[in-house]
Amino acid sequence: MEIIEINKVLSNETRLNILRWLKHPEANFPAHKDLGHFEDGVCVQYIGDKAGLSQSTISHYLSMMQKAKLIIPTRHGKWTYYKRNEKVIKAYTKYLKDSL
Amino acid sequence: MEIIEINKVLSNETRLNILRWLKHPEANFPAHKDLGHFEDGVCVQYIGDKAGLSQSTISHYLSMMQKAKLIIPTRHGKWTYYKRNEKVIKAYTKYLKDSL
DNA sequence: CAAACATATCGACAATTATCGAATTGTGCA
DNA sequence: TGCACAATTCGATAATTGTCGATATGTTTG
Repeated sequence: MEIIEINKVLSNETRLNILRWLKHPEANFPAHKDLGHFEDGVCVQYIGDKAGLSQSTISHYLSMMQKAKLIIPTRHGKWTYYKRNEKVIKAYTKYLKDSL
Repeated sequence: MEIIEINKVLSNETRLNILRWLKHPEANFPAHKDLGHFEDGVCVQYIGDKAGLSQSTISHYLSMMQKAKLIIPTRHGKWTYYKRNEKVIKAYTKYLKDSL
């Protein structure tokens, strides 16, 4: 777990929000037209709509977050869904609490 | 407590280190020639020596950290000592754990 | 296979951060 | 009072990040 990298990722309001939104997808996003559940999180489009930034920016943010292992992508057909990586998030907050 | 601001501050290796070093000043810094204790932390010079960056950079870092309320300055004569603000650090890690 | 659509990547440029040396300010002491 | 020293602030420049539109890639379906 790269603490500096994670802190960088989380020092941007939008990215922090995305992580929070994904904590309760059903409260923050419409149900996906095809997929009827949130098992694998939310597709890029919906996240982008909610964040109000360009598609490329959101895609870029998501890939940073994925690189830091904070989220996990799953492909369903032409959509990519992203969900939180609870294990890493937990480890991160615990590590901060213990090491800081 | 400004979470984004704190995350920014802590997304730099040196600043993160400073916060950690200050957790155990006696283990990380020489005792100050005049002051015989670490009650109020460590003076800017010693921190700079340990970090190996220019004096102005360290001063700047410390002021960012102070602005984010992570550290508290105390002036003793011509020296400024910095110590951790345990209350804010604690609140920060707790907040992250709860909100993330 | 070609069109349509979701996402990712590329290339650019503006904004922010990292970092330095020089100049300034604050403090103690000869 | 004025020199010595600690720290802060200033001004500059290099490096990184934010953000976009355009282009490319992957996938479904007619």
